[in-house]
Amino acid sequence: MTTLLPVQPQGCTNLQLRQLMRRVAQHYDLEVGKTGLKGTQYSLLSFVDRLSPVRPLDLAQAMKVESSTLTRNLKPLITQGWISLGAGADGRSRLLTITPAGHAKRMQAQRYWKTAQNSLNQTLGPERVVALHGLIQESLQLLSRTEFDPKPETVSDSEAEPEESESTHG
Amino acid sequence: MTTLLPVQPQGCTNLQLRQLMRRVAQHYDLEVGKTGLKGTQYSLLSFVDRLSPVRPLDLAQAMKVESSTLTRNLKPLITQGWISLGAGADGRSRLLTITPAGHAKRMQAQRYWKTAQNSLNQTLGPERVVALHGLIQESLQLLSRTEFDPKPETVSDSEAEPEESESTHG
DNA sequence: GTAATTTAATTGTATATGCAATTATTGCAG
DNA sequence: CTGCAATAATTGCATATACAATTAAATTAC
Repeated sequence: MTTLLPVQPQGCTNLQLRQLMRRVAQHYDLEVGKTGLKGTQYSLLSFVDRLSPVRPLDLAQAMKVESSTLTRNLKPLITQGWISLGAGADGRSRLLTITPAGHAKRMQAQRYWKTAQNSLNQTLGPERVVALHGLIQESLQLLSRTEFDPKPETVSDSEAEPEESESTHG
Repeated sequence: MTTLLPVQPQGCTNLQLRQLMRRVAQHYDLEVGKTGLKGTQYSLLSFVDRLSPVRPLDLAQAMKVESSTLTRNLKPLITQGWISLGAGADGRSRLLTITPAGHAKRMQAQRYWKTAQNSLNQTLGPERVVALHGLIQESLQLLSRTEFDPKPETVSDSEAEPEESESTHG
């Protein structure tokens, strides 16, 4: 049941989210960093691994980042030879493909990611993490229907999560 | 009451937090940006306004960012003349002080911040925002007692929130 | 069929962020 | 005192992020 009393949020959601994000990023980097990848790079590599071959634009939409951000974030991973940037169906578009080395790297990093996720679950409590994930996803949905977002269309999250045993994603 | 069934978080907390953070940042920037400040800069200016005069180290701890990050984030605000960096009690340390122009700027920006916060509350629903804030704060507390953090000591959050009518903070 | 429009990616510019190393200073030990 | 350890801030380096402008290619309009 929900309260009927009017509730007023205290504080700035932007600030609070950033603070937690920084901490959590450090937590993941501590583990995933052992593979030479940042947590963010692991996410990116995972998305490419899952969607490969994929156009940058589609990848950007799936990850909910700007194309320009994606272009730059891809650079170190391409340099390392984990992702290859090739010609697309079209003279304009490109195709991103995971390389064998990239796939291997992702699998290696996945173990560390899992360790980080498990220890986070332990520290915060699984129920809290589940609740947090739930709120985040709901919030993303609600925000997608307003400003920005060209067309949310119920979010085709289907292709972006499953695979592997348990949503190891990025 | 809480469930007794074992729950397993799905997905990556790091990724999800980042996705929401990006969206939310854009939401705030849309309003606060009208004053020429980024949402992050508004937060920083608010902290300095509230704690001024303050040593960089203390400010960094209050904001939960690295000193090196703070040094750089301060730069544009100092350049604009909203914050001044002066000598501290010690030859090593400095003192950050809000300037009259900075205080005025903060008050101006606060109105836009409030608009952004209100519309976020509207979009997500106040209960959801309250719940999100609650989870974030709990998570920050729990994480502070592990890795990193030299000494959390029950978090002296007292000085970092009140002031103004309703926690307009940064 | 060329010109205007749209689409895809990238680049320019600026901020946000952290770790490691460096620079200054201060404090302390002998 | 002198030299070493601790403290405060900054700088070097690298990534993350976005908006606006640019480049390039394909589509559409006429």
